[in-house]
Amino acid sequence: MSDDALISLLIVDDHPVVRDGLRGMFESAPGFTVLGEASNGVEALERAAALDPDVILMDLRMPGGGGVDAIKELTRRGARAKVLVLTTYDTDSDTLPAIEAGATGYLLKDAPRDELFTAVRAAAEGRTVLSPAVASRLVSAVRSPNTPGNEPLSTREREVLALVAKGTSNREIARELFISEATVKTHLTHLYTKLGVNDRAAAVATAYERGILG
Amino acid sequence: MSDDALISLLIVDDHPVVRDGLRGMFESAPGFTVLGEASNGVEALERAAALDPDVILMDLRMPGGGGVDAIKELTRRGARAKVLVLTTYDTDSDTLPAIEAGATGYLLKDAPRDELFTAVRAAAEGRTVLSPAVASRLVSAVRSPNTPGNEPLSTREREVLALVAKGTSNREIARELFISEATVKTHLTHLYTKLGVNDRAAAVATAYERGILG
DNA sequence: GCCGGCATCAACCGATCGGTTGATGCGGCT
DNA sequence: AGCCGCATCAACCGATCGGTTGATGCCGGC
Repeated sequence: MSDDALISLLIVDDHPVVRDGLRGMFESAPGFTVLGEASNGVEALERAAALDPDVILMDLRMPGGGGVDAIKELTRRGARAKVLVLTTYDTDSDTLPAIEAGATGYLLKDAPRDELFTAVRAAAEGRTVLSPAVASRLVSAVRSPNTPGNEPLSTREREVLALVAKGTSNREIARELFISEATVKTHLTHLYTKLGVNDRAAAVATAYERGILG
Repeated sequence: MSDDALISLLIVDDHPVVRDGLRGMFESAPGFTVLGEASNGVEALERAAALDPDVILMDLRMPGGGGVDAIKELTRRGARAKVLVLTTYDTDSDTLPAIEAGATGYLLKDAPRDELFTAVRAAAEGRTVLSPAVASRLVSAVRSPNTPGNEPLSTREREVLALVAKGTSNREIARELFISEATVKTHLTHLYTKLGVNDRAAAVATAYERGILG
C-alpha cells in the first residue's frame, strides 16, 4: 500500500443501518474505498480473504460468529488487514480480549466523523488508536495484571455461582450437584477470592459485570 | 398529511454513524424526506417542535436526555408526530416504558431495510408496529400484570440493593444510609417480594437481568 | 517423580441473614 | 378525614453463611 493510494475497507456489523452509515460516510470522503460488507465474524473472515482490505471496521457483538474470534483468526492467519474495532459501549467486557486478539484500534460508534477518518488512516499505517475510555481501561489493566478478579473460575465454581444467582442455598446446591455442602462452601470461598469479593451477593454482581453470568 | 405526500422524518440517535445510515437509507428511497436530526432527547423535542415531522425515529439510550422522557413529553404536548423507537437490543429494559410513554412502534436496528420502510409508513398512519421479540414481551407483560417482579422498586430499596451488590452487610448499609439495621432488613424483605426472590444473591441477579443494576 | 490446580469432604465457630410481628410518622390522593 | 405507599424502628428466632483448618484423590505439566 503506497502513501497516496486509497485505503480499502471492509465493514463488519450485524446492523444494516450501521453498515450503510459507515459505507456512505467513507465513500463520500476522499481517500477511502469500501470493498465490501459482512454481518458476522465468519462472513468477515471469508470477505477479508477474498477482498484483502487495508482496514477492517469490526463490530464485536454479532450473532453467528463473534468479533473477537474473527480477530483472533485473522491474527493467526497473519492477515495483512488491520482491524479497527468499532463498538457501541465502552463498558464492553470484550474490550481487552479484542485488543489481546490483535485489534489495531478501538473506537466507540458515537465518535464524530473526523475522528473515524483519522482513526482509519492511523490504523492503515499500523498505528494504534484507542478511544479515551478504552485507553484508560487499558492502563489500569496493565498497571495491575495480578489484580484479584482476572483469575478465571473453574467449571465447578461457575456451576455453583450460577445456582447462587438463582437464590439456591448451599444445601440445595449440594443436593443438585451431588456433592456435600462442605464442598459447596469450598467452591464458594475459592470463587470469592478469585472475584475479589466477600459474599455471594457481591459475587453475583461482579459475575454479571464481567459477563460470567447473564 | 395526504395519502400520496412524502412522509417527513426526524432522526434521533446519539451515534453519527446511525444517523447517517438512516438518513441515507430514507433519502434514497421514494416516499420519504428527512427533515432533520437530533442526538439526544432534549434536542429531539426542540427539533420536533420546529420541524413538525410525521414520524420520529428515536433511539432510547442517549446521553443528555433519555428517549423515554422525550416520548413522554411529546405525548404530553399532544404532538402530531408518531414516534417509532429504533433500538439496538430487544432485551432493553426500556421497551415497555417506551410504549407506555406513547411510542407508536418498536423496532430493532438490525431490521432489514424493507421492514424499516414498512414500519415507518405504518407508523405514519398511526398503526402500531412491533418487532416480534418486543411483541411477545408485551403479551406476556399484559397477560400477567401482577406477576411478582414487575413491581418497581422504591428509591430507598434501589439504594439498599446497590449496596448489597457491592457486598455490603446489612449493618454497614445501615451506617452508610444513616438508618437502623432493622430498616435495612425491612427494605430487603420488601424488595425480595417485589423481585420474587428469597435472598440477596438472587435479588442482585434478577436486578441485573432487569437492568436495575449494572 | 514432584508439584500445583481442581474437586472432594469434615468439623467447628461466630457472624449474618431472613422471617415475623408490630408500631410510628409523613406525604399524596380521593 | 381516611387510606395507602413509603420509610423508619424494635425485638426475637432459627437457619444459613463465611472463615478456618486439615485432609484425600486425580490429573497434567515440568
